[in-house]
Amino acid sequence: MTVPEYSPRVIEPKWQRRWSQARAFEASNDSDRPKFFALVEFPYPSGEGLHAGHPRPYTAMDIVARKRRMQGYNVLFPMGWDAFGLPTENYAIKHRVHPRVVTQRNISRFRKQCQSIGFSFDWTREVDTTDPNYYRWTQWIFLQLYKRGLAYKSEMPINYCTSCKVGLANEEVVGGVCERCGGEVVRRIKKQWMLKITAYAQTLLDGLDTVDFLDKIKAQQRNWIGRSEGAGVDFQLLDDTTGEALEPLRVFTTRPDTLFGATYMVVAPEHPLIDDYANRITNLEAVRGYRDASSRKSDFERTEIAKDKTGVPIEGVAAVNPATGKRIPIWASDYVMMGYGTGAIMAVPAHDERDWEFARRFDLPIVEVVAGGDIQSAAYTDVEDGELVNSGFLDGLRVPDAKRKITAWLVERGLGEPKVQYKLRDWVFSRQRYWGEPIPIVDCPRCGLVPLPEDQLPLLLPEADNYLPTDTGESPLAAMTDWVNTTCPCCGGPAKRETDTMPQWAGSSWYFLRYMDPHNDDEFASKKALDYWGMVDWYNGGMEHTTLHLLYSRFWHHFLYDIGAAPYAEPYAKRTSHGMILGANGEKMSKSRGNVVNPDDVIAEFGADTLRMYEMFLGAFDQAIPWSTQGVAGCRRFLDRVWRVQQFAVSGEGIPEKIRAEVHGCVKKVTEDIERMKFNTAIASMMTLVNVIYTEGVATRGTLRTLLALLNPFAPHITEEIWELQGLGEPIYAQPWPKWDPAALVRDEIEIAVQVGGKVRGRVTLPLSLSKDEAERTLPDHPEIQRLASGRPIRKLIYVPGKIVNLVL
RNA sequence: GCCGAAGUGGCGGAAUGGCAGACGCCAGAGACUUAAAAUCUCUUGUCCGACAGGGCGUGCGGGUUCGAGUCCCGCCUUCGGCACCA
Repeated sequence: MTVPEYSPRVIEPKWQRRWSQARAFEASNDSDRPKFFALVEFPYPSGEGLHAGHPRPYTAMDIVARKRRMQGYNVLFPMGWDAFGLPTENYAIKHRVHPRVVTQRNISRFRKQCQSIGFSFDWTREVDTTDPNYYRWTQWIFLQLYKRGLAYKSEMPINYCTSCKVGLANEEVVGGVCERCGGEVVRRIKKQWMLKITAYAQTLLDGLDTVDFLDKIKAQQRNWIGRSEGAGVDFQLLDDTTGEALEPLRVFTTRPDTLFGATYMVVAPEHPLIDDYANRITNLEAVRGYRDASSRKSDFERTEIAKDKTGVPIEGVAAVNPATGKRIPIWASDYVMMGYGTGAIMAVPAHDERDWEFARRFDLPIVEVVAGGDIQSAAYTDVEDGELVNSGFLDGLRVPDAKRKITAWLVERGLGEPKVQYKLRDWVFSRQRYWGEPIPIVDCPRCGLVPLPEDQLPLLLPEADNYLPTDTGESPLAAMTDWVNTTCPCCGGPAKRETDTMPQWAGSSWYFLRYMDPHNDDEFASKKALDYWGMVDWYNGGMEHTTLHLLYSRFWHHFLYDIGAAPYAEPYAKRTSHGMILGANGEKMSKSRGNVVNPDDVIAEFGADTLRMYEMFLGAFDQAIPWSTQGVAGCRRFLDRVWRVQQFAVSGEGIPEKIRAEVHGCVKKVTEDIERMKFNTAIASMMTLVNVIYTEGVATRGTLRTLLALLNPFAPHITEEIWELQGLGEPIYAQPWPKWDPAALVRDEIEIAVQVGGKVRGRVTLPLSLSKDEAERTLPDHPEIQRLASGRPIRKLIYVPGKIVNLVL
């Protein structure tokens, strides 16, 4: 039979229209079928449009979603736009367009591109974080956090990007520079909105045990939360001149067992103790000078020169080691950070590398309290099971026992207690920028900070002519006095609005919930919708969001659960992640490197199905892979071959006996590989099947049905078109997923490799029913085995049924 | 330094402890064609060999096993994350 030409340019738009007209991929909030919520990270609609990296995770989850629909699920597979953010604002400033206009334009382009790739998103549920009907609920959640004390304003040193002119969360500072622009980051003291994510540190840690995330994702989150167990210990302070007792100084230590070895203390340069005891510190100028010098260092400088310890003694105030009763000095040094623990430490130079270096540098005493090391040449830190010495009542104990005993001893005397410490810090939640959600708080001179009543939401961003960032570090909103000046919702008097906006992470912290009920004007989502959709069944996204978006959104969701607004504590049942697509030169795709691949060009030249196939075929899904144009051509070639399978079409619903095992094996492989995200081997198996069909030169309708159904989630347009051309019935999206028959995979006889001493030397054909015992009894007489043994005695014969024969001679 | 991932042909990559290199790319040969492209068929880890066959081969060194790319111990390299976290 002659086959018409394969023309993606024609058939792809055709099927995209059909799906849309048939509402083939719209999810129902009311269905008897089991539900399945598949989620991909919604993109930031940048001015550049989609690049080749975007379709990788989208195609992967599209495959899963399409397969689930065929398996009979009511699938929710939505898409939206995380559209607030700096690049849009910067672009708008540069080109003098309103960010809203830029955003709309970018979204249109992204939507069109996504549609041209044939993703089966439910477009009736599209969300846009910059839409007031959306950010109204972002603001609402913020108010709930505020009302429960989890949003607070605090004057604290923040990371400030000198180039973006904006404060950053710890998570946004990478290697001491701004994650976004690479600009220098310095510390600035500023009043900031903070979210108390630390209150959820343990919850977020425990929650990980209940979900199916890749181990490396769990590990990275655990690391970031950074739980460590130890003790809080109070050290009595004294006026070193008069001997007068002062307030005790609290430290956190993971090694309370080494208390007898604490020969001095160190506080962070910013520690309040310096100002509190200003009149007792006899070298105040030197101490303050040191503090000022370290505050001028950027984070980058601090880490660059990390190893050279600096510091200054705080004279006039001393501490008492509670175990030895000895008076010990207090130093200030920037190797101790204000942001972790209490900003003060007890230094045990014998058993901590940093303390050891510092003690060496400033000639402070080093006292060994755990035996086994050579503390003259290095700190002895490898002490899992060491024995305590020079430690009074702890002498002779092993480290774990000593920890228990000293902690109990401290508790008894009211000098300390067991303590768990986390590295996780509270989330800096304000940005001094225009293009973000306004924070719905009013500052009243009489009533203080007053939350906006919920019925006044959304608090709209004001229209503005000028939204340039200011050099003073104030938000551009601060200059819009008509908007800023308002009345207090509490007393009705004059008051000012909060002028900072929320970070980009706000809108993305709950967007998946909005998909469940996107047009609801009364709630962020109805209880019914939340109950019906429940947890996201499968969420795929980038590793780079593990400690940002993924952690933040888990935090918000736990909070919503705690206030009864969400039915489950954890939002995502399963989380996987994809590798990046690199440029052909193996480097990250970027405009500046000139190695960006635009999916539009690939679609124009090869078609969307080829793009999808290639992105899935190029390698292991979780690994970074460079783009290869030749590889793309190979995938197009495969689809051409699939198209021409039509030339072998013959009637008959059955599958020919000769290729039956092959077909069923392929069904099994593809079905299982999609679940394991082994898309490349699933495709390889379909390629093999097509090769077999070519060799046989026969494709019954039954064979064709199976092949097209399996391939449909990967290459939906071409498969639908062939299906229609061959008159195979209702479109594939409405067809059931193929099943394999295990019986078809079983053969009577099997060819088995024979090893001699572990090396393959020959092969024998054996009945599959042959048992291990029987084989090991009878095989030594087999002529082929005899030949391979070539007269030498067979000491042992191992038969693994269906796998291998191994001779030991 | 700590945590995580990886190291296999010319290339991208396959392989529940059981025939290493599936599938694809590149390259080569043949068929078709006046010719080329496209297509179809075949070859293609490496060394020796005309073939049969054999030697060597999964970053390095050991080990466990009848059998190791896969498991264990010790290293090296690359990539990602964290990093003076007490």
